[in-house]
Formats: sequence, C-alpha cells, structure tokens
Amino acid sequence: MARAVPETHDEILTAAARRFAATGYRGTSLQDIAREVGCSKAAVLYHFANKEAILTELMAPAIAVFQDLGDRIDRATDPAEAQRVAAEGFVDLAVRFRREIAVLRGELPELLEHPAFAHLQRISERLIDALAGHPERPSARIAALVLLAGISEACGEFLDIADEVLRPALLALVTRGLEPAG
Amino acid sequence: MARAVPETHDEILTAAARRFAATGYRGTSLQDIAREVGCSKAAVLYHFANKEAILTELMAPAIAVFQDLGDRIDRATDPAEAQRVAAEGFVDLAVRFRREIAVLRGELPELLEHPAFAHLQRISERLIDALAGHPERPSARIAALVLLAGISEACGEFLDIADEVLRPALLALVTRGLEPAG
DNA sequence: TCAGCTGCTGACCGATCGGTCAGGCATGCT
DNA sequence: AGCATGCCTGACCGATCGGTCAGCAGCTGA
Repeated sequence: MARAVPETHDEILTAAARRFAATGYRGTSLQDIAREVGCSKAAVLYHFANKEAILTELMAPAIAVFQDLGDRIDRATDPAEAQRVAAEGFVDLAVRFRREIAVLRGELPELLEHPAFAHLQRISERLIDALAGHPERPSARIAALVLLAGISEACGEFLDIADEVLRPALLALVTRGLEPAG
Repeated sequence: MARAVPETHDEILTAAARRFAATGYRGTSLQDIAREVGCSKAAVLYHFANKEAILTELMAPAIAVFQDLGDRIDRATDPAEAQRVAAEGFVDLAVRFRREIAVLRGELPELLEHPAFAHLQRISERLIDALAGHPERPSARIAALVLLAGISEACGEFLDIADEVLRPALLALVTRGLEPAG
C-alpha cells in the first residue's frame, strides 16, 4: 500500500480533523483515524509521536493567531480599545478557524488543563477580562463568558455559512451583548 | 460495610453529579463514582442498571422542566410571545439547573443523539426557532444558537453566583442579543 | 549487486472501560 | 431454628484504548 508520493502525513491530519470535529478528541480513536485514511493504526503512529501530537499540529495555526490576539489585547491603551480589539479579533479567529475550534467542542476546558496548552489558559482569561470591560462587574463577566463560550461552541455549526454572512452577524451579536467598557 | 439505613442510592447519585460536572459523563468511570462513594463498582451497578441510568435519573427533573418549556413555546400565539417565553423559560431553566447542565458540558450534542434523549433534540430545535424569531434569517439563527450554546456551556462556571444576580444578567444579555421577532 | 533508508504492517502489550456473576453477611419473618 | 431477602463484595469477562516492536516491501545511491 506504499504511495508514489507519500502524502500520508497530511491525509492523517485532515482525516483526524474530520473525526475530531465529528466525535471530539477523546471520542476519536487512533483506529478511527487510521480507518478513515485507509492505513493501519501503526502507520498513524509512525507519522505522529502520539495522539496528542496530531491535535497540536492541527491546532498550531489557530493557536498562533490566538496568541497574537492576546498580545494585541495587551498592547491596547485603554479598556474600550482592548474590548474592541478583543471582540473583533475573537470573531475573526472564530470565523477563520471555526473548523479547528469545532474540534475542541466541549473538551476545551480539560484540554486547557493539559500542560501543552496551559499557556492558552492565561490568554483566554485576559480575553475575557478585555471583553467584559468591567472585569469586576458580575453581569459584564457573565456576558463575556457566555458570548465567548457560545461562539466557541456554536461556530462548528456554521461550517456552511459564508464568512461574509457569519462575521458581521457574530460581530453585531457581540457588540450588542457586551456592556460598553470605560 | 452495610449501612443501618441504606442511603447508598442517593449517595451514588450525588457523587456521580460531582464527578460528571468535574470531568464529564464519558470522562467519569463507574470506578471513579464508586471510589467517591466508598463502595465497590459492583455496588453502583446494583443500585443502577447501568451507567446511563445514573445520568437519566440525575437529569430527570431538568428534562421534565425542559419538556414543559417546549410545550409552553408551542402554546404561544405569536412569534414575539414565543420568543419571550423561550428566552425567559430557558434562562430560568439554566439558572435553576445549572449544576445539571454543567454535567452535560460539551457532551450534549452526542448525548442528544442517543435514543434515550432523542426527543429532546426536537424540543431544542423548536427552542432555537422561537429564540431566533425569524428562523429563516441567518443572523437571527446565529444569535439564537450562540446564546443558547453559550448559556449551556458557561452556566457551570456560575455556581457561586447568586440566582438574583445571574438571572437578570442572563436575561438582559439574551434580550440585547436576540433580534426582535415579528 | 547490495546495503540502507523510508513507509508501513500485523501482532502484541498493559491498562481501563462497562458490565456480569456467584456467593457472603446481615436482618427480619415464619 | 430455618429460610428468604436486601445489600454488597471480589473475581472475572470481552472490548477497546494508546502505544510498542520486529520485520517486510520498495526505492536509492554507492
């Protein structure tokens, strides 16, 4: 079953993305991925050190953009600008990487506890603070958390909606939903 | 290890609730629950037919209220009233049963596919339509889905917030976020 | 021609999963 | 005393998990 040009690595990656999005990270076995690719489970583990390595490679571009968003929030000069940067940046991220975010569907909290993703925890806390505008006001934090979680959780349902429709709709929702910072 | 008044059944239920909320349904083994109760795994399966039976008994009250909400939405006379009933009813449900909803954290979609919960799928679709107000307008559906998913996902984080604070904050967020029906 | 590397396979490993089963130990009724 | 019943245990089951390993084709450069 050897291939002329071995592109198995990428095939595993895309197959894993499909399976993870459909049944979650934990709900997908290496056997599932191998079956979808049409190779053996051992072949999957030949191309990737372990199951987690597939996930990290899959999420790498989204994570890079997420870290960049965290930096841009830190660079904001006042709370109102930080809120605007956070809202627009997160909506952009969600629209652009909605397939990747769908992968984490509901497993994000426990994956964030994993050492490999621990630094993302701090970034998402800064993101929530910036979105809330008034981090100490409970209602503002509640709105920020609900919108963040809602977009993360729901954007996997919007795979067939065009970016030009999804992006303004999400942005309008977020700006309506958040309490103005200041 | 026999008890004078056997209350093991309820102890299993509350232990399971804690574990499910902490690590999810699939992420919790019968062994975990037994360990927390201080009995054997076989004892857990003496009181409950199987793992799923624990979940269904745990969720029964919340499911009953959810079904009632579906009926009340159906009985609404116009879209605007249906939207109001859906919004207030769902926020009430989320606040009241936030511990139970936290159990389903992220596993709700796949649990809904299970035959035992299949009828809830239809109810949640009616709920989304009612919240959207204009079910055919993409931006309205997006807002409804994000708010629904967000509240479901995030309310587990609000266990230490008083009902009197959480309820108005969520209701305000939903009314701001939804597009008016009509 | 042949050594060596790449890509891959099937068999196997220990751990853990949900679930079953025979039996034991109290307790209460007859 | 004898027996049934309720509650629970430890041993065990087959399935599945992530991961390892020896070895086998096929290509490549010396």
